Amino acid sequence: MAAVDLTTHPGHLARRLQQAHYLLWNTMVSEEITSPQFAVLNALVAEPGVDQRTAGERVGLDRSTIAEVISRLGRRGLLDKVRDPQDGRRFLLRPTEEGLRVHRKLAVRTARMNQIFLAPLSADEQTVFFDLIRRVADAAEGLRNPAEPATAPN
Amino acid sequence: MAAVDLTTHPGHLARRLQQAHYLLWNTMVSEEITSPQFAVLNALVAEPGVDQRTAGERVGLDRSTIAEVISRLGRRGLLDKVRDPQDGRRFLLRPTEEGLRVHRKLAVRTARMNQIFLAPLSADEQTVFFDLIRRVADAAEGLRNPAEPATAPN
DNA sequence: CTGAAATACTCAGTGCCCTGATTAATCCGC
DNA sequence: GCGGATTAATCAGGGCACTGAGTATTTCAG
Repeated sequence: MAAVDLTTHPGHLARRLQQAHYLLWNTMVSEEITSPQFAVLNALVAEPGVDQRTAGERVGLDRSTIAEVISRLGRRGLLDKVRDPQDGRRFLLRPTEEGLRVHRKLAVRTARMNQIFLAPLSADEQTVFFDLIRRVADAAEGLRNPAEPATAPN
Repeated sequence: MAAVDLTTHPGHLARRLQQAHYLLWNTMVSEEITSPQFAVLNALVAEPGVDQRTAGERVGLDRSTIAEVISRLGRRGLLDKVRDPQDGRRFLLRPTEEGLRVHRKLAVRTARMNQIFLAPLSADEQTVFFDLIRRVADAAEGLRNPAEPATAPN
């Protein structure tokens, strides 16, 4: 009977939270475009012409995953992908007209969905909710990125 | 410039939180056994002899995912899977000796990891953190399970 | 200018997560 | 008892997420 109480495990809670969000997104926002796809599209709307790696960095996706997401957005005709004439390693990405249209439509629906999702919390609690999650996520991401250890070698 | 600020989107934050957790788990707990696998093993330690569907319900995994996770735990020799003699549709699951040993070892490491993960928050904030996430996740899960609409048909 | 290092992207492999369709077994009304 | 509904598990298929290895291009030291 050495079992552990998972409701006090942040990782388990994070997974459940994400699954719950996934389901709600599917019913309230889109069955075609996923939340990560929208995030990437949103990054391209904010910064048209970025390369793949940067786009991934903006939304927190690694090199492999961002490649897949971009390939799907490309197949749907939501973005253009052209070689950077200045640097033949890069692809420059920007939303198509259709991509902009889809982004606008989904932005509205996403806002509605977030309201429903966060309805159990008061306005103050929502602020705290964002703050706490952001702090934990930022700190954990920082653990993997030594963030330029300036001088001290050891 | 109609781009949206994703740092106020709970779904996006939930994904980043989960990714951060995944990385930390990999470095601090195990590269072999994943967090969902540990969750299932933990459920079997708590309730030896449950069937697959129930185990999935306990940890929040759907029928397809729980089948994959159980198959992996089986391959590693961490659980036994036998037909229920009472009901030939079910498989009864219980941890092996090795499964119990692995569970004990990982439970310790997981506790250590959770401390690191939550270190950016004070003790009070950690309590709030759990409470808020749990409330949002529970509510969203409730939206999909009409939870036995007793009498009212409409 | 040339070869080594760094960088952007791709590919192969593993695992998580969902839906819809299918199969096998049990349950239940008659 | 028998046939239809329900239930447990599987299978096929799509998408997200990571690592390690490989390719092409650019950069930079000498």
